[in-house]
Amino acid sequence: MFGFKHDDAATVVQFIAEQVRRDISFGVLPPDSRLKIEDLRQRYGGSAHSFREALTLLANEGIVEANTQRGFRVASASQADLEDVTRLRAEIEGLGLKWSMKHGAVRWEGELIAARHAVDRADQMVMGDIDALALEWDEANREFHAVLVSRCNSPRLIEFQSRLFFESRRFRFAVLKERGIVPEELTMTRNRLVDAVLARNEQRAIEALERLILEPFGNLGI
Amino acid sequence: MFGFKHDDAATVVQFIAEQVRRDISFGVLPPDSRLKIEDLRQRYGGSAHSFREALTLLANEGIVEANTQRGFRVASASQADLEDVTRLRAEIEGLGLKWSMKHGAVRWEGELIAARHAVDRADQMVMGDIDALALEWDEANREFHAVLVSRCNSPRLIEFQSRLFFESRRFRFAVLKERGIVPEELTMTRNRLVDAVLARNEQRAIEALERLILEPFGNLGI
DNA sequence: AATACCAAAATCTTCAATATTTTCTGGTTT
DNA sequence: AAACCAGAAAATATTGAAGATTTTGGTATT
Repeated sequence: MFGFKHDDAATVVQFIAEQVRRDISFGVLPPDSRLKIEDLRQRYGGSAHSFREALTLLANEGIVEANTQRGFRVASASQADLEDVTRLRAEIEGLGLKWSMKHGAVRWEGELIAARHAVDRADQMVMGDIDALALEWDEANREFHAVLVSRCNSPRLIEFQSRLFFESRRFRFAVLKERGIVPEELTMTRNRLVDAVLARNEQRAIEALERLILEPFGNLGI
Repeated sequence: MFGFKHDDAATVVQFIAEQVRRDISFGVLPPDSRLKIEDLRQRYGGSAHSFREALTLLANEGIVEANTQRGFRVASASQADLEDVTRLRAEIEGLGLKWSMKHGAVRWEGELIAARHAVDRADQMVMGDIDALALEWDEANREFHAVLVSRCNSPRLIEFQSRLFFESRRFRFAVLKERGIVPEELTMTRNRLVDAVLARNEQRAIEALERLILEPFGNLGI
């Protein structure tokens, strides 16, 4: 099946995983909904085995829940989950940024500025047509935050950061759809962050980063 | 196949994963060695699919490397890997301990003391017959460190901590076999840690924890 | 209303076959 | 001798089908 190359997914499993991941992020597959292999096959194609593997993968990423002998379901998205993901992400990304500021040089600063530019633009556009631009917007965000930690010299931290970012995407989209996000504020906070990084002011940078991450969710009473 | 219940593994995949995980930890399957499905089946039993799934799982845990179209191999274990795992583990476990010290109460303290007792005993025994006792020793360690972060109120942090602990097990066993570990020193550092926790001295606790984690590897020049 | 039991549905596991990709091998050319 | 290309062999990836096991849901009984 699959003539390939659909996306840049090298294998069927990765392709399926990407589809499902996306639909979970967008809420097409809502939290706690069951993921019956047969139903999914009709929707996405692929064999039962490939699906099992893909879902196992997503389970390890945390956006799918696997219950032995009882199949898979979309991971729940409670307030506690939101708080956990967001708080931990702030901590880990902060740590990554701290380390990056030790190792990152001019070239890193350039990448950071470029990424900021892209996400600033996305901020300006996204409220105009949320459904169409949400993914693009969040990809720009992802790239920006990836650059932040890219020089931390810890592949495992980068992986954790990436995982938490994807896990939090569901929540971000939910807030975005309710128009609960104020792009202008994000842009401002982000500028404070970048300024602090360029000035090598670690404390201010970390502070701004935490703000940037928590802000969309009303700072979670922190 | 498998009459079950072998271990406490609920599924064949989990059972296989546990076997392979163990053999990787012990170095029976050395770093970078290829994991050919056919060979493994002869060794451990199970179907090809179950193995693919198990190896995918282990790849997500970081102790196996998956290369598209090129099969699986045991993850490499370079000095850089050791440093990364150890440093990040110290940070994350430290964070978890900090949070646990906020929420943990008398009952937690009790668990901590009990876990310390077990690992102290293991320390006293392990050098006598390393091959036979290594796993038991490290399980006591695992339990102790799990208790440390158990009250942090962040399931994701706990998961990361657990993952890093398993990833570092390979290195720990390697040092242990070379008799590079001095259990008496570990016991001392651990006591300092527990004392600090009971005294609710956050800074001293974190300091001792970092020491406890880094010590076996010569503190990695930190 | 609670329990016990049976049938249907779903998951888990394996076997077997095909397609695709990588790796190896040997001969050719430069 | 080194580089380079085919073609063969080996390994991985994917799918289909079928049996075993477990969970779920409904029905009858107490």
